[in-house]
Amino acid sequence: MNVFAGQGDAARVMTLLWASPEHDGEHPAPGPKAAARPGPKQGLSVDVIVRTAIQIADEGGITALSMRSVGERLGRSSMALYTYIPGKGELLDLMYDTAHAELDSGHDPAGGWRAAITSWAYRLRAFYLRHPWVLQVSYARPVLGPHEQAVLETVLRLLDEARLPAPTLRSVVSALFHFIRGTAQTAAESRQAAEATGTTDQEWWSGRAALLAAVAPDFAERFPHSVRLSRSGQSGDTSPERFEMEADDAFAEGLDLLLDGVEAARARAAVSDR
Amino acid sequence: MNVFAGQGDAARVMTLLWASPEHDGEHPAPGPKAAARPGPKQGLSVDVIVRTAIQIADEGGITALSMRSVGERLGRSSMALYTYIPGKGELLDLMYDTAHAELDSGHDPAGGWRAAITSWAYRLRAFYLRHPWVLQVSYARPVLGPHEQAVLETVLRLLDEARLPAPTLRSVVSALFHFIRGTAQTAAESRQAAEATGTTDQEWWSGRAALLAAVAPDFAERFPHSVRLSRSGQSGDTSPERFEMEADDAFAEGLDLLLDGVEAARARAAVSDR
DNA sequence: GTCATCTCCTTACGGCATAAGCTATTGTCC
DNA sequence: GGACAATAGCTTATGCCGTAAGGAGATGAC
Repeated sequence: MNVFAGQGDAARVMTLLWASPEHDGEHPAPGPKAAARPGPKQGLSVDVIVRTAIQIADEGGITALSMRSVGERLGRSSMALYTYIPGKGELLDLMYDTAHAELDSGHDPAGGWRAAITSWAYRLRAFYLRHPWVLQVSYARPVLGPHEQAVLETVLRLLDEARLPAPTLRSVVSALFHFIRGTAQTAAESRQAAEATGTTDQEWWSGRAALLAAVAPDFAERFPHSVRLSRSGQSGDTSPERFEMEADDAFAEGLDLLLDGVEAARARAAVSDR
Repeated sequence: MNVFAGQGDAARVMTLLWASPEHDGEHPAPGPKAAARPGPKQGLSVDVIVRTAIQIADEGGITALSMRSVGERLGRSSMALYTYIPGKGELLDLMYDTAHAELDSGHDPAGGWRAAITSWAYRLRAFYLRHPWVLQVSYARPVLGPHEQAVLETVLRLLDEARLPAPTLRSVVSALFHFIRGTAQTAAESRQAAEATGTTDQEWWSGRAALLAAVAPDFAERFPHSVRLSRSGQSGDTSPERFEMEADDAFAEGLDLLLDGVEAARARAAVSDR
């Protein structure tokens, strides 16, 4: 399965993505000649196909998503979908942008750009955790649908107040996205692995540690810094929830780190302005 | 294809990974009873299989990697590999750690932790660009082989001088990896897309822009900040949303941003120490 | 020489995306 | 009403994938 989208029929996908939503449920892409056509009525629509596909991917991950599985849930064969959508790559493109619509209704909290960005980052992270498959769709050469564009627009609007020079702004946005995507992906994979294997992170890590001790008795000498860091874990709390909490803390602290860096860049820019 | 490793026979993979290299080429996993055995001599070894697989993945991406393709390049059937390796998941685990051996010979530059980490980050990024498939192997629940462990040990050693509190250290390491992996992945996908489709980023983006203009004439009103940012690009480069394209600059600046954040955290820790 | 053991092969199964061609339904026009 | 063209969704087939099953031939120990 090719994980990278954006390879399909760009024009068709873009038209579908940016078409005004009132067309939903009628003829899918009427185009210039939107006359009534002979032949049987369409039983499906691009919209329900995309929503069904998102549901499947949410529930079972991107590996559970296949043309067959989507068709099956809609009571059709896989080939029926090809009437509406050129192929699976295009379906992924459409799913990607459609999912991002969840982030449209963002109300900005008061309290300056830093509070706003922090809150936005948490919302984006929660979104990725709700739809982890989004992270498997290529980030280079994005689909450029309206909802993904809206996400970018939002972060730019929130950062406007920070008054960063354009190149710095670009770097900040890029660093923010990479950080949020990365942490979310790790957290999501951790959950998926737990679900798939039936072992909690905690069990898995302690099993791994036992194996390591058996197979590499000289571990402590070879990797002193690693050992010291792992020994400095907090107390005897070995509950499964601790791992999630640690991931959450690491996210909060990492985000602060990054935003501290942004403040530093702001200060530098202000100085060179003078 | 399941992209997540670490699902295979953990004990066997760990043994293979941590076994001393002098066993290479002889009986692959002698175990307790390493007696001479009847039957034909082994024509392959775990090591050559893993190296061949890495070669294939380097050349054609992870989609080109299949048991069949590896066997073929070695003049065998796909099933012959199963004598040496339990399955594809385990092969990915072995590839992952083996590739990381390239990072073993790291000489630290003088100039303090910040220079050292910067240089390390560039080397890690270059490594990911040489082996982009590494980024498709799960980062949660890592394989825990010696070479990946060595990478972690290196960054911890380089950061030792910064004297960060343990939780902060964890966050810094995590943020660094996510940032480097994210930027590298974007850059790698960009290259792959260019190679696969035969269009440069520049061509692709300008094509996209034309499509956008046709399909969303109200773009500028809906996304003023995006438009302003893309207009502030240097000179004649007219592509929209191109922070991905200037990946190198964004990497350097993003890294600086992050390390500024680390400095801030250091300052905070020093103050609370007093 | 016998036999157990081992490597590597062929074959097969169920999955995937999707190309090709078929059937049946529908709207339009006579 | 009937003919016809256009269309939706079907079945079938192709060529991939990972890997289970079982067989053929080679080899060392006895």
